[in-house]
Amino acid sequence: MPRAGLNQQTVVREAARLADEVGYQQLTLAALASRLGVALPSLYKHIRGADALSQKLSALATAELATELTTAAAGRAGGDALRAMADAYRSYARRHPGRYPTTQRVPDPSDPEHVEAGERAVGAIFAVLRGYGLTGDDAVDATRAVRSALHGFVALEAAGGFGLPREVDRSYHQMVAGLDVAFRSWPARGA
Amino acid sequence: MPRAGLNQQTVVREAARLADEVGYQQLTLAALASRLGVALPSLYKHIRGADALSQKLSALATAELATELTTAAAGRAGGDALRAMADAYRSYARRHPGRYPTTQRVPDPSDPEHVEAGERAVGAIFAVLRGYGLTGDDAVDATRAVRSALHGFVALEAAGGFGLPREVDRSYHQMVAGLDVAFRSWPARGA
DNA sequence: CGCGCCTGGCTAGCGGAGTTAGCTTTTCGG
DNA sequence: CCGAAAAGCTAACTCCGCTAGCCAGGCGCG
Repeated sequence: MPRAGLNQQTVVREAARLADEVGYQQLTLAALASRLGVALPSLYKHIRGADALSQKLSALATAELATELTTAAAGRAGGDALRAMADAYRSYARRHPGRYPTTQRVPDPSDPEHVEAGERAVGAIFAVLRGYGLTGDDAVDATRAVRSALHGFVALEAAGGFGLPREVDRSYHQMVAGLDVAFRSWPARGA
Repeated sequence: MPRAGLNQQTVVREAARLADEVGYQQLTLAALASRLGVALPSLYKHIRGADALSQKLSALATAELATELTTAAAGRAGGDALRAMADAYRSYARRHPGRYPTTQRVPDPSDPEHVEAGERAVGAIFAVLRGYGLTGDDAVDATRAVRSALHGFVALEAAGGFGLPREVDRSYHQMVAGLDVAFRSWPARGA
């Protein structure tokens, strides 16, 4: 019989697509193998196991997210940049419900691409905050606030934690506007 | 042989303790049964299965959290209440790392205690926001912002998503201060 | 006081997930 | 054209959740 011609790239990419379709929790090596037209143990020729797949998925998704955040913020500053980046963040999470959760995994130090992707993602946020004049410890705090707010919102939304679906966009924009006003007066409190 | 004398209460409570010790992901019916000195299938006399256990755990944890949030906010107003509530929130998540994740599960409509617990929890936030003069749609948006920020922060912290552990307290307080600032000017933008 | 029955234990056994071992066959380089 | 590395396979094991069905403890009622 002919070979399937897989490699780690194709396996991870297909896993990402599958995860988006069926949900991250339902992503299983068995389903992935059958999707790739291959017996389950064959996957082990390309990936060390389920946890390694999850890590590679994280590297992929983090890189994609970092790129979209960077693109969204490019050519904008201040509140404009913050809003564009926040919209890009939520958009990614909604378009890729299976990959998104993996972006919260802490980058594997032994995977340079993963580490780089993580740095690019927080770097994108950091850059936007420089537009508010935030640097050093203040910027670290503010970055954490941005990540917390955006991730928290997106996670609650995905979990169905909000009642009325109609008003969710509005709530998100209000929250981002809240971040904007908070950042305008950030150093005043921090000092 | 003597009976173990279990009931749903004791099973769920022990599950909560076990989850806090080993982590929610590692909470397994097998481990719970062995902890209770009982064979695994015996648990089914008290709980319908793993998902039902998770739901009951959610009801328990949500009720506990709601109580602690309400207590923290009692007798305070405005920024004081917000800070106290935020501290209580994070404190609960840290003291109960296994139960906390279950509080994000949407309450089961067929479990009145679960529903009531969920309402009490958002009610506690809602009440604090009334101290900022926020009501109606503005309060809904603001409640979502609070939940997003607090949950997001706590989730990132639990995942080890922050680099330096030393500064995390400071970042949290800054974020909560940011929420305070945002809520002071909330209606101005929302109208 | 005793007896019956509900209830809460048990053992056995299934299917699904991940993993490992070890075999076969394709395919490509020399 | 041949040999070896790589990529597929089957078989088999463990652990988990779950179901079925059996047995015994102990309370309620006659």
